[in-house]
Amino acid sequence: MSKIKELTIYDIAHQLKISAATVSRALNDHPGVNKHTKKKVLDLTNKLGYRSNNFASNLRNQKTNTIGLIMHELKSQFMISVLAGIERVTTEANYDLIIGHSSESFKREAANALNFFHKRVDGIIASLAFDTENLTHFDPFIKKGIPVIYFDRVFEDTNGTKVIINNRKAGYDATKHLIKQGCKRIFHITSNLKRNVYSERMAGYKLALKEHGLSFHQKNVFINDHSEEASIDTAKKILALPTLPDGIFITNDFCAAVCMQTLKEAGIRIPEDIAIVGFNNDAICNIIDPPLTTINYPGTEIGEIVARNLINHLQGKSNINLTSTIIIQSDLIIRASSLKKKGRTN
Amino acid sequence: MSKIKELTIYDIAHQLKISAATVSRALNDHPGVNKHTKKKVLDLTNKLGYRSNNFASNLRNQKTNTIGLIMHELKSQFMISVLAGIERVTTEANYDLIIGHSSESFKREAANALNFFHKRVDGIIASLAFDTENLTHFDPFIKKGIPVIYFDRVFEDTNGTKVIINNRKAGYDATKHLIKQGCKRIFHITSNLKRNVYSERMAGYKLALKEHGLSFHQKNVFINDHSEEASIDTAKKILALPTLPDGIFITNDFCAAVCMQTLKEAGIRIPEDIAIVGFNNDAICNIIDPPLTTINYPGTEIGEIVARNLINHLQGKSNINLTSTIIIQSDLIIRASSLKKKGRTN
DNA sequence: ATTGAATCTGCAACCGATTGCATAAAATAT
DNA sequence: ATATTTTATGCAATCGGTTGCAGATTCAAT
Repeated sequence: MSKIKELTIYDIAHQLKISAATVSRALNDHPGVNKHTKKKVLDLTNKLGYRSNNFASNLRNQKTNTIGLIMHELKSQFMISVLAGIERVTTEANYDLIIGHSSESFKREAANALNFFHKRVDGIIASLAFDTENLTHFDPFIKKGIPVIYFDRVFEDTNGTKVIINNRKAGYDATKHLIKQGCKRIFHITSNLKRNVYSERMAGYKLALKEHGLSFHQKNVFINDHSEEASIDTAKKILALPTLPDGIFITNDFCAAVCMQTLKEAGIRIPEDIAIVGFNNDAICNIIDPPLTTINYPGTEIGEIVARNLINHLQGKSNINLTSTIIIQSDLIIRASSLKKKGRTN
Repeated sequence: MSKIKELTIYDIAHQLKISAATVSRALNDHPGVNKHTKKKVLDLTNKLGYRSNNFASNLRNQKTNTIGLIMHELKSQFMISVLAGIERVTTEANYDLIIGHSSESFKREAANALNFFHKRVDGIIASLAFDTENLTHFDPFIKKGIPVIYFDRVFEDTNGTKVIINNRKAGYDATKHLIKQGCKRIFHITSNLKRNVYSERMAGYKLALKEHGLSFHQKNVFINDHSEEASIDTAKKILALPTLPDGIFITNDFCAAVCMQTLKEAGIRIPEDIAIVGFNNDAICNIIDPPLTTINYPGTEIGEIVARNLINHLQGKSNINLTSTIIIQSDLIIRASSLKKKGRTN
């Protein structure tokens, strides 16, 4: 079980009676190396199972070939799809990915950022935590010219590249759909309105109401953290009201599922009494009864786009404007939980 | 946006008019350094925001402080909890984690292993993919004395440290519970029986049947990959049988939820007609109607134990026997989906 | 045959932290 | 005051790959 000596370019060089410099150049496909020499080197390294030492080359090159990913959570289908997309692109481009998990805590997000800074990642991809209120923890990266790209949970009005969906339009679509189904008293269950995703969805909700002559009431908006307990709690609060809603637009499928379950237990019929629209198109949408109408947006694609942009920037292939916003298409998926009228579907 | 020069121990040394060697020793709390000198160094490095260059030290130390994690999937609550547990422990011990995602494919698992080998991880944590049939792709690690620890999806009868639950007992408990509820014709829906988790659960299922005088029939066992489509398909196959079961033990909550939904749509009452037990205690258990009886096992704890063991081994703190098996407790959680008899609960 | 250009290859310095060995300085013992 | 031990520090080599510059070799052109 003793350490076997590592094979280095010096060993290769020695065996081929050439210099390590040439071996290095051959391995990096440097133009100034003779084809024959190159082939000899490649053949021998393959035969001997040589593996380059990242640390030596990173040390010399002053780059790590590593991307830091900070995710606000890792429970939803959506975030996992994003991760899969990012993974695919970074792996293919030969970048390492180190994943930081803020669990919706600003403190941990900042700690991750600091850690990544010390690890000298070449770039950062981040979605912000629940209680993040500024981006100063990313300043060290900006100062050093290390690119930071945000996705999903972002500050829409600050500098920086972002990849997001049009949350306002999604909120608008969801609400309009409920209105078209005949709902007149539509509630909204959402989360921290400091987060763009929630404030924008609510803006869309308000807009749809207004456009269709329905008035907005602050008391029809419920805020919770989308946990199981909080969702049950919200549903019970609604049940206790003198007048129930006839439709609810909920910004999260899991929360919607829990609410629906709680409402059903109280004898409410879905969608006849209350129509429900969720958000995310998680796998649970089809498991629950009735299946949940929701907003779908392509996680894998978002992940791929984010990663692709970052890597192109790092490789100087495209000089991404560092304050651009990329908007991804999202769609309303209509299922039984909102279908009061059979037939037409919006 | 130009590169700012990095601060090195040489800069620190120069400013304090001492040697870089002393700075290095001071930073590593080497005993042979004067307290005053140590303090001076620490003060200055803090003030200047010095950050050690991992590549230089890794190059010199021949270790990476990185652990490679290979996961067969990343969709279930369980795997994410495991990840969280591993993350917590490794972060605390100052190890980096690089995550490889095999998506149940042996090919990708082997590719990840190779990649990690080239990246020179200090240790490996792995759960095996759906179609992995041998462990030769981990041989390079073994040969070099790099520890590999398996969890959840393992080969129980080969060498190596493993952290698992007692799947046989869990399967036994689930089945026995159904029997106690009065079920006489209990089906079993499971997945690739080459995977320990499934073969063991089935062994427990068989044992419980036998112990209670029920006979085992191979045709009562259904195998699918637990995807939504496959689960619907299995449920339909069961519905097409001349005699329906009165209980089903399904080795996955999501699959159980989908089956339940499909059965319900066909007019079957759960649990009156068919009682159902799942496996994992995913969040969906409480969302669906009726809530799903299942087997719970603590993902976070498993993750922590796996990581803790690996790190202790790496740090030489405990000389883990490299072929030991650690078994974690699992519990049956009884909910309405299996409760034919009210009152007593097993 | 001579010159100029093009093509290869090697030397040696460098990236930054670590550590065995040697030496200097201080403390203790004789 | 001298010898001996202890304590603190520095020197210089090392980890392995990269690259600017110079020199060597080859080839074509005059």
